[in-house]
Amino acid sequence: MIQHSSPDERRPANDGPKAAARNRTALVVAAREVFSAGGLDAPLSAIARRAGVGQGVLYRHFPDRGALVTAVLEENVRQIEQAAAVDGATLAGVLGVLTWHAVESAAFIGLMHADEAGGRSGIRAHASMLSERVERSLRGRLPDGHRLGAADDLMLAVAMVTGAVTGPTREERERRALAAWRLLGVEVGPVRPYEG
Amino acid sequence: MIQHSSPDERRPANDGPKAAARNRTALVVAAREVFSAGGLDAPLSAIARRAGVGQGVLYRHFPDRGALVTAVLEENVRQIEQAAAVDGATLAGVLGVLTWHAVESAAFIGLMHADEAGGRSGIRAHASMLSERVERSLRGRLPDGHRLGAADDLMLAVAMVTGAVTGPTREERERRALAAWRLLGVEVGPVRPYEG
Amino acid sequence: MIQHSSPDERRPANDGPKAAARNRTALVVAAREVFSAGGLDAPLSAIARRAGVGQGVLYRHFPDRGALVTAVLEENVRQIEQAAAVDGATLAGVLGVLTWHAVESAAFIGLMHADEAGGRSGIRAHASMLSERVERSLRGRLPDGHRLGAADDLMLAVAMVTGAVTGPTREERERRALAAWRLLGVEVGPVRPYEG
Amino acid sequence: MIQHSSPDERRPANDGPKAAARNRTALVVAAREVFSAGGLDAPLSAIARRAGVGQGVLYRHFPDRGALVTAVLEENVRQIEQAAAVDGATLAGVLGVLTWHAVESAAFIGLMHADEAGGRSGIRAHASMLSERVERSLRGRLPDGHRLGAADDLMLAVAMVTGAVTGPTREERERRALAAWRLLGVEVGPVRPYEG
DNA sequence: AATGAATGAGGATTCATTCAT
DNA sequence: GATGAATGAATCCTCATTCAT
Repeated sequence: MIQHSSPDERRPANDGPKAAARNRTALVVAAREVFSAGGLDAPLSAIARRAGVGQGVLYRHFPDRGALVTAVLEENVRQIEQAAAVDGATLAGVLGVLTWHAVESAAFIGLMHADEAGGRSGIRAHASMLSERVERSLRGRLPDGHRLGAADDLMLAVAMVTGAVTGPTREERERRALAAWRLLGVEVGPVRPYEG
Repeated sequence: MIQHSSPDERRPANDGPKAAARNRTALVVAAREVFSAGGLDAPLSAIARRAGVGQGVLYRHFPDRGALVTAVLEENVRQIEQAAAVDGATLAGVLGVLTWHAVESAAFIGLMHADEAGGRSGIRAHASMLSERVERSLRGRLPDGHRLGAADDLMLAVAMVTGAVTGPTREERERRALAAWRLLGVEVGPVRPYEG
Repeated sequence: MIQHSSPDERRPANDGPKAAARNRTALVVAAREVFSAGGLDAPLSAIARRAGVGQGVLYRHFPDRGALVTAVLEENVRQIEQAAAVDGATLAGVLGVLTWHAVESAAFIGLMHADEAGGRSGIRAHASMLSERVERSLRGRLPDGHRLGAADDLMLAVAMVTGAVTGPTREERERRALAAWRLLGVEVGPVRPYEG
Repeated sequence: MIQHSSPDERRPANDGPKAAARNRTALVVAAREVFSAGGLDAPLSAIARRAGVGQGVLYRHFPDRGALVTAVLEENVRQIEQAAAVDGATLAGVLGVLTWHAVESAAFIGLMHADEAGGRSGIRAHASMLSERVERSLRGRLPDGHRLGAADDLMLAVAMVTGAVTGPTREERERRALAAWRLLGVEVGPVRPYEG
C-alpha cells in the first residue's frame, strides 16, 4: 500500500511555475468534489490526494481551510455575478443559476449560512464578502414592488431555500429547491449553471 | 499488563448511585449547551467536562453520540407534542413552540436537516423518528385548506424556516425566524416554550 | 438499554449470606465461559454481567484477575488430582482427564504456559502452584522406565500437547491433542472429565 | 473547531523523507522487542515511543496492528525460507533456524498458534499465509519416510515445540525447545539465525 | 516549487477499580 | 453483603500543520 522511497528513487518531475496554476485549479476542483461528498469538514489530505498533489502544495496555495472554501465558492459566486450582468437578465434567471449552485454544491449552501453556530471563524469572514456579492447581484435585478423588495427579505429567502436543499441526490435536492421557491411565491428561471 | 491507578491515589468524590439521575440530567443540559455553541460535532469530552462527570459516565448513559443527541432533542420534541395535544391548540400556536425551540437549540435545527451531507448516520436514524413525531404533531392541527396543506409542504416550510434561523444572538435568530414565517405567509403564535 | 433508577425504585433482594456462596459459584462458572470465549484478557465486567451480579461482588470474592483465574482452574486441577487418586489409576487415564480439560478450557491451557511473555504477573504466581499440583498428580502415576520419566520431560510433554491444542471447535482441539500425544509416543486414556 | 498546536510552538526535528526508511526499520525493530516483552497485544504507542517516532508515523507505515505483526514476522519467515533454499539444506538445519526464531521471538510463536481463541482476526489472516510459507519450506526438505511425514504431523510438531517454548530467558527457552524436539525424536541442527 | 514524511495534539472509547447507598 | 454508578487512565486512531529534501 505504502511505498517507501529508496534514497536513489527519482522524484516526480518538477514542472516549474507552469504547474503552479494547474495545481491550484486541480485543488479547487478536488475540493469542490470532496466538500460535496464529505461536507466542509472533510480532511484536507483527502483533497490534496484527489488533486494528485502533495499536502505542501495545498498549503502553499491556501493557507487555511477558509481560503480553500472561498476559492471553491469564488467560481459559484462569479457565475451568479455574470448571470446578473447579462443584458436583460431577470431576477428569476439569476435565481435559477443560484439555485443550480445550491443544488450542486454543499459548500455553496454553507456559504449562505456562514453565520451559524459552529462555523469556523476563518470561513465566516470570507463568506461574508462572498455573500454580499451575491446579494448585490440579485438586488440589481430586483424589480420595484417585488415581494422580496423589503430590506432583508431577499437574502432571507435565499437562506430559506438553500436551507431546505437537503437530500442525497441532486434530483431530490432540485425538487426541494423548486418547491421551496414555489412556497415563497417567487418565480425561478431554469436551474442551470451560467456558461457564457 | 494494563495497570490503572494505584489504589492509594486520591480519587474524587463518588456520590454513589444517587448521582445517576442527576448526572444524566446534567449531561443532557451540558450537551444542549455544547451542541448549541459548537454544533452537533462538538467533542463529547467537552460535554462530560461541562456536566462535571467523567467520560465513562457519558458513555454509560449514552452509548453513542446519536443517543445523546436524541436525548437532547427528546425534550424539544416532547414539548411540541404536548403543545399540539392541548385542547383547542392551533397550528399557529404549535409553530410558535416549534419556533422557540429552533431559536434556542442548534441541535433542534440540525434535527430538521438531518439528511444533509456529512450527517452521521447514527444520528440520522434517530433524527428521522423524531422528525416524524414533529410532523404528526403539526399535521394534526393543520386546518383544511391551509396553504401548507399539500403533501410535503408542511415540513418543507419547517425546514426553510429553521434553515434560515442563523445568527449569533437569540434575538437575531428569533427575528429571522419570524421574518421567514411572514415571508411564507404563515401565521405563527407567540414564540415560547411549552410549559404545562 | 440502560435503566436509571428513580430514587424510590426498590433494589434487588438481599438474600443474605446464603447468596454469597451462590454468587461465588456463579462467578466461577461465568468466568470459565467468558475466559473460554474471549481469552484470559476478557473484561471482568463481562464476567460479572454473565454471572448476574454486580461488579462489586466480583471484587469481594476475587480481589484480582489472578484470583478468578485460579478459581476457575482450581476445579480443573482438582479433577486431575482426584483422577490420580483413584485406586489403580494409570498415567494414561490421568492424562485423558488432563487432556479433556485442555480441550475444554482456554484457561487451563494458559495455566500450562503461565511463564510465557506477557503473562500477567498476578496470574503467574497462582498458576505456578496449580501447575505443581498437576505435576505431582501425574508423577505419582508415572511407571518406572516410562519415556517421560526424566526430570522435566513430563511437564514438558504436557506443555507441548496443550500448546498444540488450538482450533475453533472442541472436536478439532481434541483431534489435535490426541495427535500430539501420539507423536510423543505416549498412551492416553479416554478424553473425559473426572466425575466421581 | 479543531485547532492544533499554535504555529510558533517549538516542534522536534523533522528529518524529512530521508528518515522514512530508517523509521520503518526502527519501527519493526521496536515492534519485535516490544512484542517479545509484552506479547502481541502490547500498546502500539509503546512501539512508536521505543522507535523514537510519533504515533502517526507508525500508522503511516502500518495501517493496523496486523500489518506491523506481519512485518515483524516477515523477516523470520524469510530466513526460514532462505535456509530451506540453500543447496543441500536438511530438515534438521531448517528446523534449527526455525527454532532460533521461536526462541527469540514471541511474535513468531504466536504465528504458529494464530488460530487460538482471542487472536485478533486481522492478525489471523496474515498469519495463515505466513504459516503456510513456513510449512512449504519445511516440507520441501522432508525426507521420505521421516517420522513427521504424515499429513499434518509436521506442523503439529512445530506447534508442539513452539508451544513449549516458554521461559523468561532465551537460554531457558532454547533448552526447552531442544528438549521438546528430543522428546519428539526429531533431529535438529544448530539453533541459529540464517545469515546468508 | 513540489513532495510527502513526521509530529503530536485531540478526540473516541474501553475497562479496572472504588465506593455511596 | 450486594448493587451498579462513577472515575479516569490508557489506548487507539485521525488529521492539521510543518519542513527536509
